[in-house]
Amino acid sequence: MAQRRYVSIKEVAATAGVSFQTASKVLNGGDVRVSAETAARIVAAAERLGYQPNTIARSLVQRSTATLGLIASDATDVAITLTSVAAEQAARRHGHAVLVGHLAPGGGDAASIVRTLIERRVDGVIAAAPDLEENEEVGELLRAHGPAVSLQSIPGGGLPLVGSNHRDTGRIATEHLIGLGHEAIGTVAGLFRRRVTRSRLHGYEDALRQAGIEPDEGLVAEADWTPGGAAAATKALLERRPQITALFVHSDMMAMGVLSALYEAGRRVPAGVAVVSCDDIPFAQFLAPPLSTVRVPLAETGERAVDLLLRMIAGEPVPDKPLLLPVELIVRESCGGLETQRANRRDSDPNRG
Amino acid sequence: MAQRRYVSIKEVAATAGVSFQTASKVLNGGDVRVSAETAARIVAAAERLGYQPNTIARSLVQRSTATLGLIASDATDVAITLTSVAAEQAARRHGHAVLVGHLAPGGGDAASIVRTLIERRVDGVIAAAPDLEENEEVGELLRAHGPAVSLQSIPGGGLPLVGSNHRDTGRIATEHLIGLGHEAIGTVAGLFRRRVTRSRLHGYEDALRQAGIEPDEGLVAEADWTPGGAAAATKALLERRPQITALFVHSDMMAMGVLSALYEAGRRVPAGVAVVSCDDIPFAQFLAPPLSTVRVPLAETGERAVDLLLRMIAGEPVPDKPLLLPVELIVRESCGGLETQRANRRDSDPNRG
DNA sequence: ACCGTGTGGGCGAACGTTCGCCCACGAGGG
DNA sequence: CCCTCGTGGGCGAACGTTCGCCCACACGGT
Repeated sequence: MAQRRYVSIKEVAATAGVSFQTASKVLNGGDVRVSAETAARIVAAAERLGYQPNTIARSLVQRSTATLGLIASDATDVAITLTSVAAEQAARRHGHAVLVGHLAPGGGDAASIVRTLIERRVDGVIAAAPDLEENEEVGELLRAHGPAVSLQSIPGGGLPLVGSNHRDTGRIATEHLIGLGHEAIGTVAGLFRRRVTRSRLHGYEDALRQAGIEPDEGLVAEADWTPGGAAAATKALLERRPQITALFVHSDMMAMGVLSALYEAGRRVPAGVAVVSCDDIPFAQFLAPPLSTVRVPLAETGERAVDLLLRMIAGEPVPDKPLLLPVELIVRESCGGLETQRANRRDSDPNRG
Repeated sequence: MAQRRYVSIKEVAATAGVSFQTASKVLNGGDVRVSAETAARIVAAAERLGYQPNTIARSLVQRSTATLGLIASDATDVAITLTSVAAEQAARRHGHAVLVGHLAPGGGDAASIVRTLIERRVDGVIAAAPDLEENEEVGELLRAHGPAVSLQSIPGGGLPLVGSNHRDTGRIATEHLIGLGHEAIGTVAGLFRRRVTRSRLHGYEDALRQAGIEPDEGLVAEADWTPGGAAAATKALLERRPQITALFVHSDMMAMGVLSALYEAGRRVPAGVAVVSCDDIPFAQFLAPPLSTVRVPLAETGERAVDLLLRMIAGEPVPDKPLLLPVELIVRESCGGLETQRANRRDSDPNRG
């Protein structure tokens, strides 16, 4: 149970009979001007003593920790978790470790998390928590201390952003429902104060207007990104506008709540209400019915964010335009489009009549 | 974009007109033998210059980083994510940061993750990835370098374990199904080589035998903890033993796949097949139908692991018995027990009859 | 006048590395 | 025989802290 003592490079050097600086060159440095035998002796000694380099000391002199900071929201939204885990793995592939901080439910500890990261001298920070969108202090800290990339807009701007095209997402989902013949299309949206929500809502309205349908505010319900919140919003929406035949939901997690509320209300999906969502989290296909959704490249978002951040750290210039990854509609059963697709295919099948 | 330079304590001291060691005492140390005015001057200077202490340097002399390492599996299992996020938050409440590594799908990078943590001199490690159960090398590294706590058994043992009573879990779930009158009770289990699986299977058999039912190997299906794997296993199980009327599933994530397979096979839940699972992840109640499940205290597991680890780091003695947290059955609709409960209550309702 | 004591702050050393420069030695060429 | 290199390795300094000890000074008591 006692703390194991670490063996330092000096001990390795002593048993190999060289100065510790020489041992350093062989074991960690790149500038190896050492004979092959000496090097072998040093490596053997290190091996035998179980030497593990102390990167703390290295960081001190090199003024770089090879560590990234990651601010994530709490684990309630699988989509965000997926993105941040992908970011962590990508960072590690590039030789960087990741120090994470998960926001407490209120998000009030964000600034304190950032300060912790800064004090530990991370080389850069990835802000992957939607709650940060409302946090002035975090924006300032991030801008003041070293490079950072955000996955949502940050107050005050000035930080490169990686994300997807939310307006497209809203438009694509809605267009699909319109294409299936729906007209009374409701939407269970995220928090109105978030940009994601507003963009997706714009896309939704774009598609509606394009089809000559005037958007009706009564068809729009706000929810808090949780299944529970979405279930409640759906219930209210159904009471307010019973004529709804289709629903565009702003996240797969909320779609679970929507499906659940629909189930309780006795409305069949897709026969009674067609549902299209966004994200395509891994188990979207295992919901009942399998969820049609606009796939957001979650993992890729995390990876690209790391790429960008690493480039900034290396001092390379980065584009100041937000990097928006393309989205793609995945048709499954919840929208009722699959049967239509199959029918269409059957109609045009050359092997048939 | 340029790397911001950090201001050191020497600069603060210079502008305050004191030696840097004195500044150190008032800003970070506890041994403040400094007059109130001098202290105020130093604090003001630090404030004005935007001083952020460099914990890297501090760690070097104090031989402690106030950082914990966390090895988690990839994000596919929400239950594990929940545990590790809770652990991170708990660590932060105790003033520790957390360096995470998420295993790649194969889990082959586990040893390299651990080495990264060790090189960064984390004060302790939490192993929260079931895949580690088969990894000899990780066990050795963890035992050799500083304190560690695991959430599943680790080859070679020697590490304190925090978890829940899996045998109880299997027994409780199965007993409930038996109590509802089921006899042909199948189980969709996790990977057989894992201890969790074997323990839950033991509990399942205990309950069966207790009720005078001889366990039938044909009723047991192995799956890989994913919804997809569980769906496939369920399909095979239903073909092999069509008479099944109830299913005990080893995780909520797998239960999604089970529900999905049941839905596709046209078996209604709970009318056709009753389902009880384990974990109680946050959206279990939003599945269709709401999932009955044995709640595992996921967040508490993470918190207790951190507590234990911190105690080990502080040099306190720790119990060598595994810390097993109690589990609890949550009855929702998927087992059909809710109607029964309601009926019972109605029968004994003093306002009626 | 002397000593002891307490208060406020300075100062050297150490933590474990990396970095750049220096030096000794031997070989080869003129 | 001397000068010039190249090779192999040593060595001092620095990174930004903390820690413990030291010192100067003032004050009070005897």
